[in-house]
Amino acid sequence: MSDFKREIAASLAPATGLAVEEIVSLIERPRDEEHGDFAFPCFVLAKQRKMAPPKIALELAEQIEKPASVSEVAPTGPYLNFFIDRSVRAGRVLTQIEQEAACYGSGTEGEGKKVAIDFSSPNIAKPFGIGHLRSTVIGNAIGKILRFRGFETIGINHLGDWGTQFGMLMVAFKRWGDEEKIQSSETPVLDLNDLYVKANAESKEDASIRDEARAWFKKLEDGDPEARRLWNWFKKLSLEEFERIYRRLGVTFDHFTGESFFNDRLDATVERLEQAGLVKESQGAQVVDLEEFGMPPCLLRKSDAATLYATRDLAAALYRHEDYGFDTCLYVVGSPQSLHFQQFFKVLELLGVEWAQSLVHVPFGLIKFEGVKMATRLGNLILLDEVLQTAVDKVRQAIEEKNPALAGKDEVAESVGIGAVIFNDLRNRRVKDINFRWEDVLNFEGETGPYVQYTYVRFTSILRKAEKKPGESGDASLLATDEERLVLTKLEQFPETVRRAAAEYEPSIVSMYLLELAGLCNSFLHKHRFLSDDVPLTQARLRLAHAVRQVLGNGLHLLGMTPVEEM
RNA sequence: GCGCCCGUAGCUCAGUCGGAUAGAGCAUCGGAUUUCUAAUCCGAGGGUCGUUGGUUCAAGUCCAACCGGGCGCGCCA
Repeated sequence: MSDFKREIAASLAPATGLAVEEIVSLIERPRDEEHGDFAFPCFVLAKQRKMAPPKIALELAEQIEKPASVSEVAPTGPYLNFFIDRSVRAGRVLTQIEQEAACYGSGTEGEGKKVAIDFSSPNIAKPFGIGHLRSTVIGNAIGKILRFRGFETIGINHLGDWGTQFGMLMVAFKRWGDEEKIQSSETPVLDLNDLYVKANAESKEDASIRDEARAWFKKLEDGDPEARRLWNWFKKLSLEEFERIYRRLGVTFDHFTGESFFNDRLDATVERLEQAGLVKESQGAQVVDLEEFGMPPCLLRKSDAATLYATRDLAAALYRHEDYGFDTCLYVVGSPQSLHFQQFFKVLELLGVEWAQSLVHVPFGLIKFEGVKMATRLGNLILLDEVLQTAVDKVRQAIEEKNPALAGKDEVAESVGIGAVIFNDLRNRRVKDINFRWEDVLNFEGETGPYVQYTYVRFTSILRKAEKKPGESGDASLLATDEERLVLTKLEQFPETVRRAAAEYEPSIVSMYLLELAGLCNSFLHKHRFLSDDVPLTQARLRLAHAVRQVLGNGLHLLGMTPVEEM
């Protein structure tokens, strides 16, 4: 694509008197395909020549020598439009996809660079809600996209496995819990959560609960055997459930270093900050003052000397840099926490670590339910399990209606259903808040995961039914209809699309691309046939079908979805 | 009050580096299936791009102010 641009620029240089580089930067891709593949806007020359842009376009069209790859040069209003020779272009895209196959769309800009990605990070002893899905799914997709562009990634699950809430849970368990019942429960984490919610509610009436909770947490910190045992047990129950969900979503991590992992590094971290002269006392707490940067202070120790969230994140960042040696560390965490990240990044900068600039908060909007923030204690938490299962069941039902003879219905329903939920979360730019609505998640028509999967299935089906395999014998110049040109142009844009998604840590760029490609393909599918008596045309179109299937598949994989062959 | 984010069709959202007639999906209405999967496709209606001003040959896009919404702002994470 850039070669075409350069050729055009070279042909324009003599007539315009502009440098090739300058012309390259001026040339744009028309929004409307009808206008051509590239356009040179003539406005810039208007002043200098004292001439109306449309007239300049006409003159330039007369003057320039048409590059070999260009089939037509057309002045349209103030633009000089260039049409690239279709067969040259089509042949090149198809050949590239055939050669690169599963690697088509990959890149090398990340080679030799290591990116740590902190994502998912649910809290122990709390159910995995739909809110945690965002970090999980976005972080997972970003990891896949970055790896595709050559980066080495380190996936880190920074589990919320420490803090005073465990004291609260222990009080609740000691007062009302039944160990055997929870052990044999189908949903032990929900049972634990119920206890936690109950303790929270009762503590409003009964202040002794909070005191007891603090005491239990203190015991835990001091290594009391019973407190330790309970904590380990809670953690084990939670991890078993999380693992099951991660397996279902196809998400993996390189490290499960939760907050507790950093317990024995906290004192050293605070000490290091003290030695740097950054720590001061304020209202009984130890803080790093950030007033001159327009931020509230960063709290390191409470007045009872206990450490806080920021202390752990500081310790974790120092540890990760030392142990993993990352070039960039991403925190895929909701946008409400952006101030926290600004503060803790700033503290590292003040500490003088040269890599402070390589920490990046990748924020995303929160999920609301009926306009209200979801929270366990508000009782409006929607369980991820429930969402996944409802989606899978609905897909299963659709299969029974539309394709009852399908083999492996359960596996297909699982892939398509889970994919629907994942895609729904990755469809819009991540900073957007999401108002959770069942009707959105369970809609399988239009801009949805199943729509993309369905398109993939249709092309798979065509290739399956083709008697001759596509090979590379088809003549790309036969792909001459408008619909084919649109699809080919879209296919050509895939690598650039993935590059952008990686650069912006924005999976939705890939999802939107897939929707556009699928839309163009379905239109084509409706208007033209792939398999016909016209053997050369069929051969050419099979190459196209093969390419489309490849790109749709590559894109779905990048989002963490599993393409199915039939549905 | 201060900071960050957002404001585009009834709803959910795209809109690249400022560029040609602002685009999709959902919903509504009307159509399309002898033919490769109709979870599809085609068409119609639906717009003061929050408001005002500025920069520019050109503003949904950049700048400023204002209006509206969300989130955050010291001992939770």
